[in-house]
Amino acid sequence: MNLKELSDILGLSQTTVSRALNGYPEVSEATRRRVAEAARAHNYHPNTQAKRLATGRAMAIGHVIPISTQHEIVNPVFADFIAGAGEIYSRSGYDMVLTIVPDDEEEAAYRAFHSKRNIDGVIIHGPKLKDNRLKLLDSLGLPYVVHGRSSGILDPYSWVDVNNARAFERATTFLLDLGHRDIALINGIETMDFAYRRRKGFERAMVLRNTPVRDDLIYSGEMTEGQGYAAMNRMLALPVPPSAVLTSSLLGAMGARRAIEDKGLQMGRDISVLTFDDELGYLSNGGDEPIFTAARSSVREAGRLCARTLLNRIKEPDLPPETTLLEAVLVVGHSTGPAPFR
Amino acid sequence: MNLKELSDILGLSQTTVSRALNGYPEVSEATRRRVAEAARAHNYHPNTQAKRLATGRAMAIGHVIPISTQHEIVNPVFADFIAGAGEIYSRSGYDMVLTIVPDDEEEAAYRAFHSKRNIDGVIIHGPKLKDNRLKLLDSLGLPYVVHGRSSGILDPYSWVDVNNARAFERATTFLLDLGHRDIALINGIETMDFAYRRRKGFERAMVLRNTPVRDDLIYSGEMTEGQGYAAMNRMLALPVPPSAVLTSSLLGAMGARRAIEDKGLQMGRDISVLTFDDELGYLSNGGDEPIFTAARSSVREAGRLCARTLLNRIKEPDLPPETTLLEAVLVVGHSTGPAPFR
DNA sequence: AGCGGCTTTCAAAGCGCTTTGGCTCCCAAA
DNA sequence: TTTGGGAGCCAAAGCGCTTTGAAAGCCGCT
Repeated sequence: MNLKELSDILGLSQTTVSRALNGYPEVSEATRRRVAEAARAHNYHPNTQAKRLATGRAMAIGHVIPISTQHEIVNPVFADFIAGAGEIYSRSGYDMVLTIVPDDEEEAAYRAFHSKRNIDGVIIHGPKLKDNRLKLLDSLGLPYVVHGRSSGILDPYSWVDVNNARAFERATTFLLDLGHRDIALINGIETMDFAYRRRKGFERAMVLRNTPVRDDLIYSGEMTEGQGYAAMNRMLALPVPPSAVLTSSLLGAMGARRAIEDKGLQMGRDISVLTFDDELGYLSNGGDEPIFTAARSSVREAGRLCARTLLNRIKEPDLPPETTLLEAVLVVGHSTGPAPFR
Repeated sequence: MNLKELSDILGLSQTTVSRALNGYPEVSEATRRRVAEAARAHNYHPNTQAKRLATGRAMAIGHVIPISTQHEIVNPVFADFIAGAGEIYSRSGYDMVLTIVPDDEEEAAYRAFHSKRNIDGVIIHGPKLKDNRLKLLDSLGLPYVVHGRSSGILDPYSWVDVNNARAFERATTFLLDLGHRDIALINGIETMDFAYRRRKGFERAMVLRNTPVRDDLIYSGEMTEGQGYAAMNRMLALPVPPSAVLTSSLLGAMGARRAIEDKGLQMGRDISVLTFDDELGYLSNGGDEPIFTAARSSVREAGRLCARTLLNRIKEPDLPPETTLLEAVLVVGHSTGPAPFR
C-alpha cells in the first residue's frame, strides 16, 4: 500500500493525501479525517526511503563508537548514554545509527556518514584534548554536539558536559577535610578531556590547601576493575601508601576496594575511597544508601540532553552553539572516613 | 556531485556510469577505469537514500533494545554484542540502527521497523521462553536471527546460542567433584531462556549425583552487582549456608564476593564461586590468569556470528534456518576450592 | 555485400514520496 | 452583476539512483 494506491482509493490526488497526512493547512478538516481514516484502515505507512530522498532529510543521528585497537574496550558508559539519547530520538521520529570502528578509522567513519548522507548530525563521544574531530565536522558542515568538551579548542561549539574539575575539586576537598593528605588519584587516560579536567580539579584543591601532590599516587589508564585493582595494589605497596583514593569510575573503585581488602584493610576505616559515579543502570552504587562516597552525575541524562541539543541544532542550524554544564552531586557513602593516625 | 553531473562530465550515460561503478560486466575495462578515476577525482559518492529507494534494500539491520520499565537496566552485554555485530555490518556496508524502547513497547518497535521499511532484518535480543516476537516477525516477513533460543517454540528459526545447559551442568559437576553439596545458584530472571536453561543444567548435574537441590539456595533476578551481593548475603545467613555458589554473570559474582568478604570469609577457601563470563571488554575476569573460575564464552563473538548469519539470510532468504551452538570453556581461577569440612 | 552475434552504450521508466505552481469554486465586497 | 481573494484540490516536476529494453558498433563469416 503506497501513496498512489491510497489516493486512488480515496479518489484524491497524491498531493492532497500527502498534505492531509502531514498536517498541512490547505486541506479541509473533513478530507483530512477521511484520509486519516483510510490510511489507518488500509494500514498505510509512508516509505521511509522515499520520504528521505524527497525531503533530503535522513531523519537519523549517527554515533561513532571506537574500539580501542590495543585494549578492545567498549566503554561501558556508551550503553547508558545511548539509552538516554535513544529515548529522545524515537520520541522525535529519528533513528539512531551506530558505527563501531577501530579507533584509527574513526575519522573515516565520520567522512562516510557525511558522504553517504544517511544521517543529519552526529554526537561526538569521548573528546580528547584538542580533538580534531571538531574541525573535521565543521569542514564537512555536519551538525554535531560533543558529549564532554575539548580543552584547547577555542572556536565555540555545542556541548553537554559535567563539571569534572569542580566535581573533583570538591571531592578532594572533602577528603582533605577528613584529614587526608596522601591522596591518590586513579584516573582515566589523560589524553581524554574529562580525565585531564579531573586531574586539574584534584590538583587545584590540593594546592589551595598547601598539600603536596605526589606523583607516585597518580595513575592514569583504562577505567576497568582490573586496572583499578592493579593501581591500588601498587600504591599500597609504597613506603608511604595513600590514606585515601579518588577513582574516576565505579568499576575502578570496585577494583581498588578489592586490593584494599586483599591486604586485610577495611575500606572507609583504613583507606577512604571516593569515586565518580555515572549512575549506570546495571552498576548501581548501592540502593537507597550509597556504598561509595561519590560525585554523581547521570550519563543517561547527559545522553538525553545531547540528543535534544542536537535535534535543536538540526532544526535551527543558524542558532549559536548551545552549551550545558551539569554539576555533579557529592553523595556520602560508607567508603570514606577520617584519616587514620600514622 | 551526483550521478547525472558525473556522467555529463564523462560524456557517458548514467546507466553506464552506474554499471561501471557497481561492477557490472557489460562495461569495458577502459571505461570502467575512466569512470572510477573521475569518480575519485570529483569525490563522487552515491546518495544512499536514492540507492535505497531504487533498490528496495535498506542496507541496515535493526536492533531493538528494551529498557525494563521497573529496573531501568540496560543489559551490559548489549554493548559487547553490538560491538561484534557492528564489526561485521560495517565490513559489509550495512548500517546498524538501534531503537531503545520501554519493554512494553517492544512489539511496536518491530512493527515500526517493518512499516517504515528502513531495515532489512533484525536481531532478537534476550529471548524469553516461548518468545512471541518470533511469530510476530514471521508474520511480518522480516528476516531475523535470535541471539539465544526460545524454549517452547517448535518451528525452526535461525539462532546463535551458547550451550547454557551444558555449561552449567559442567560447572556444577566441577563443584560436586570438589566435594560441594550445598551449592547455590544466583541466576538471571528465569523467564529469560538462557536463565531457564542454566537452571536446568544445574539441576541435571545435581540429580545425576543424587544431590538434593535446595530451594533456599536458588535466586533468580537481575544480574547486577547489588543483587548478587544481596542474594549472597541472604544465603550466608541461612542455618546451613552454601559452600559454593554459581552465578550467571561476572557482575553478580563480584557482588557475591563482596558479601563473602564482608562476613570475613575468604572466597575460594571458605566459599567457592563459579561464574559465567561473557568476556565483556570492560569487565575482564583477571588478566592472563582468571580470578574467578568460570564458564567462558565471548558475547562479542556471538555478535559476529549472529550478524553473519543474518546477512546470509537476507542474501538467501530461501535457505533453511541456520543455527549455531557455541560451547563455553571452563577456566579455572582462584575462586574455587575443595569443600571445607563442616 | 549482407548477416548473425557479440560487446558496449544509451534513453527512459521506474522507486514512492514532497512540493511547486496552477486551477476551480464559491462567497463577500464593490 | 462583476470582481477579487481565499479555500481546497490537482498535475506534474522533482529527489538521485537502478534497471529494462533497445540500439549502435564491430567482428568474422558466408
